[in-house]
Amino acid sequence: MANIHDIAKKAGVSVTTVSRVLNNHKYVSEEKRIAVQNVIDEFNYTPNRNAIDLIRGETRQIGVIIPYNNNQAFDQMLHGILNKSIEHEYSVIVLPTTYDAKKELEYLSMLQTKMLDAVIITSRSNNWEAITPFTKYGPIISCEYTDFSEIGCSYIDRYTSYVEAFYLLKERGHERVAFTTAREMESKSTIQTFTAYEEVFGKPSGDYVIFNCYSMQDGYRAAQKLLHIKEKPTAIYANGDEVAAGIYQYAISIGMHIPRDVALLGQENQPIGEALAISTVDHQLIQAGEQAFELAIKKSKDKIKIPYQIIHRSSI
Amino acid sequence: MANIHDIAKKAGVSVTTVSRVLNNHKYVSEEKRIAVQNVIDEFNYTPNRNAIDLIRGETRQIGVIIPYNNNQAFDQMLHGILNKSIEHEYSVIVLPTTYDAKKELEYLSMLQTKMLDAVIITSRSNNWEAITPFTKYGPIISCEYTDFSEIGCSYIDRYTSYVEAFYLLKERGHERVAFTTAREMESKSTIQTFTAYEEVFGKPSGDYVIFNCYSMQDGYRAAQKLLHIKEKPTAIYANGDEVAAGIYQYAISIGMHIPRDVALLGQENQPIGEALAISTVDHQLIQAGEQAFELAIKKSKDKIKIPYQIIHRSSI
DNA sequence: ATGAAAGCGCTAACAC
DNA sequence: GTGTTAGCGCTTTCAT
Repeated sequence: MANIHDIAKKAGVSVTTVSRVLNNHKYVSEEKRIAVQNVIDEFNYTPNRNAIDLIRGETRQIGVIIPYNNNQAFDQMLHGILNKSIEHEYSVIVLPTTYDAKKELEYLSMLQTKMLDAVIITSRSNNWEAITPFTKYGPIISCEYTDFSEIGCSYIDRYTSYVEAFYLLKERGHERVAFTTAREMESKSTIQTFTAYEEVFGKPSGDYVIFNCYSMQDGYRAAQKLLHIKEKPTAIYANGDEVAAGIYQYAISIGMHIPRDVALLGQENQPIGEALAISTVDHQLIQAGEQAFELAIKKSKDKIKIPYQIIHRSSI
Repeated sequence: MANIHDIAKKAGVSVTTVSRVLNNHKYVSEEKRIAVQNVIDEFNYTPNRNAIDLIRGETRQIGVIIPYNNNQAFDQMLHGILNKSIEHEYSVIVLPTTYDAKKELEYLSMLQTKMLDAVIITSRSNNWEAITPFTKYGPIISCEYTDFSEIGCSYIDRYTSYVEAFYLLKERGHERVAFTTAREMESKSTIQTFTAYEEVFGKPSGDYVIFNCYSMQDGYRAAQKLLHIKEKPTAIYANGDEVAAGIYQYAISIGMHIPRDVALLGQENQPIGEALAISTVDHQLIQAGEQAFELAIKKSKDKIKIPYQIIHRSSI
């Protein structure tokens, strides 16, 4: 494996000159620049990233903590992050936790070992008290709002959006409204959904809430329960369009009509929702991911709220 | 940020001694070992990975080239890879290509820059001629069989499994058999499916083949076409259980019975297939991923065939 | 058992 | 414009 010295020797110049052409510095004669470039091409030489990272004290690698790498919502954020990482010539390391708090801490310590320049947390397993100490070693950006001043946030105002969604359903004349969530009460957004529901409709009846919904098939199973209650809900607020699609499919399969027999409101404006004309509240997760990345490389601790918008289609 | 010198000074020993306790070398007196460890704990010190990687000439990072990070089949391989990476204390970098050949080449060059110790290709976009030159810089393992001797393989014997699957359907009395695939004819496994089909049934009629099926909704759409042909197929071989589930759902929704009206055979033994009792051919992708990882760290160029198995349930 | 010193491959003052 | 040289933070001979 050739190194910069080999190139310098072969080209008859100093390592500095090689370094200069590598980094497009000025003050290199055209003549030498060409000579060096020729040797580089001949040897098919590429500088060693480790050496560069060591001297620069950065790796241009940023880590993204994600619970699952097969969830549409997280994929959208990741997508936004990848957009920006390409633009800024960073590479991103996906750090899947499956909500394992210990693993999350291990990932965070990659900041300390200088493997990562920053980490973005799309959804966390530890409490903030356990996370913030790591900000000593590099920026930590959250996709959820937190008051901790060490943490930059690119967040969705979920509570407000949930309240608006439930009000929308109420305005449309719905009294018996069910909803689905991803995680259970350990999750902030589940709690926010509950609180928003209470604000609009009062305490939800237990059988109007279905937890652990991530995919289309989870939605299908949720509908199998919800649509066979004697006091059937007249509307369902799903925690994603994929889940909503599963509900849709089951409702259709038992001969129900949407929205006549049951209204359906999804989230995140995912492709399948568009295909089935399901109304949805778009939290603009791609944009949230992009913003999170910008905060990360700027080492910013700003709290940026990403606006949501409701997309009206024919399911409510 | 403290470095090894700071620790050495504070503990009143040489950097060598610190390095020794860090790496659990023998020949360190218990006394000094404790002294050093105390300072390490006090400073919450962690060695800088870049420096270690530079000197060792390795990063203990292996890259996994994957077309999409939201596809069940690739997720299974990734899962297997992650299993082993944790066990061997490597970290894995997910490199999503969306089948962009240029991007794939960029990822491969991370071997050359020493960012990666090895790369595993779950599905490739470039031809092997373009890929093999990179083996100069580090091991490349493929999850698809190839004759190129520079490439280690942990592969599925897809052709044999496809032939067996189609024969199974034929034995059950099916003459009109349709199938779905992921990519089109640019993909080896699509070609293998065609060839296997031909061996058993002869050339497939054009409307019995549906390309670009990845998800449940793709299966749903495939069924919308397949089940409305005048000469309807009596059996469908789906390229995954998720796709099969979509077909299942549509068939049910138009009042068909499985397997009476249409038989269904899936692939990969995914959870949803189990839930719907869909027979499946399990290519044991998790095991394939585990094996690929082992080959990668052993720098082995072996060609290992992963056995498949057919799981009989009630859909055929 | 312990430490001094020579690198790993590169960048960036600094001098010329 | 170009080269010399001192590190970046660590591991590892080689002495002692």
